Amino acid sequence: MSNSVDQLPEIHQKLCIWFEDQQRSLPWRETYDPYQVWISEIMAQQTRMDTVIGYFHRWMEKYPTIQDLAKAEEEELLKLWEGLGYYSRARNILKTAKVLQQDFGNQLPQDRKALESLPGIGSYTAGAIASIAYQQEEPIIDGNVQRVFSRLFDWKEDVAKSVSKKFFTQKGQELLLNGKARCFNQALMELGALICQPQNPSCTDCPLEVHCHAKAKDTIALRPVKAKRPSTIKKNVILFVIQSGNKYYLEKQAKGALWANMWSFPYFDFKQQGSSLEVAAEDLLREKFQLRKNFRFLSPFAHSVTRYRIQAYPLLVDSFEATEENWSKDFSGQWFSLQELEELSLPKSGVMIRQQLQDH
DNA sequence: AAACCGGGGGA
DNA sequence: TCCCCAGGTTT
Repeated sequence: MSNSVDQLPEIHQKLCIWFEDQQRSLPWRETYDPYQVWISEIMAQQTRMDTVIGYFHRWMEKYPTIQDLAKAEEEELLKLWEGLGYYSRARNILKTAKVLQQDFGNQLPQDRKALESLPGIGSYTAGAIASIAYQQEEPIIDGNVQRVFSRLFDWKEDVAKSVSKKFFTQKGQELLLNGKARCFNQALMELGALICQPQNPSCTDCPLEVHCHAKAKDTIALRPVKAKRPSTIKKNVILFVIQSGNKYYLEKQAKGALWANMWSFPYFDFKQQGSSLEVAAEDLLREKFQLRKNFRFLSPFAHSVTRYRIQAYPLLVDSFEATEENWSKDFSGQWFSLQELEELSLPKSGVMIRQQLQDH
């Protein structure tokens, strides 16, 4: 190593020392195998670390290598992913595994541009793999780094603007020195996660407190600057759990729909004005399935997806005498027994309902 | 109940 | 550059 630690800039040095001491113990930090780093980074998107850990262990047990992964069935992968959400992440992992097998000798490339060409790997994940797995001096900018830098340098521009990304990238690059990218980049993100949190950061525990411009100017609470988000949209949804014998009816959702590409019990928006839930349900059953059957209410539940706040009202539609032979064109989906449902990867709404059917 | 968090990808 | 994707946590 050409640079001894005490020649590195103070910020870099303090941060790396803090990280070595304070980092959370995580399974992929044992060996920093590129395959493990990749999977952990994808899982960690939109997901808390303590949730990721269990999924990560199950994943590596089932698919220890990229070769094993490339051979997997998509449905099998999705089942392992059930509950993590954003299921296109799992689909993209499989696509990338196949590309790696075809074109990269079952190895993740080291080159940032090559990494970015792979499905599901954008600039952040490419930088993470390059720096954390391969020790390349590539800066990475995620939400944590945006927040830490916005405060450290008291950056006043909206973090979404390109001038901000340029600034963060430049700072990230300047602070990276010989062979320490793995430690430094992780330290920045870990600091954001453990100390420099969005609300009420623990500045007294921060190794960079004396360097922090926002701290000095008392603008911590104002950083990072972000545009106001569009407000959320409330939705009421009726889900029909149509039962025939021991089978239940589900439909594979179209691209662009709620729970896109996933199996779901058929659902419909219901506008609360005017009609009661019961009347709305009767109307919908008749209109959509030519059904006039008795139903009973299952337990409603709340569900959030992106900007939607959904109140879900599942209804069990009993005694429907459809069979695989006689169901009408209104039934373009498939019928599953409870056991078959357990094998299926369902989005959160489906898991909530399946649980109720199992307990029933 | 409302506000916030957040990468990838395509328009 | 902006907006969507199809969840979850914090206040």
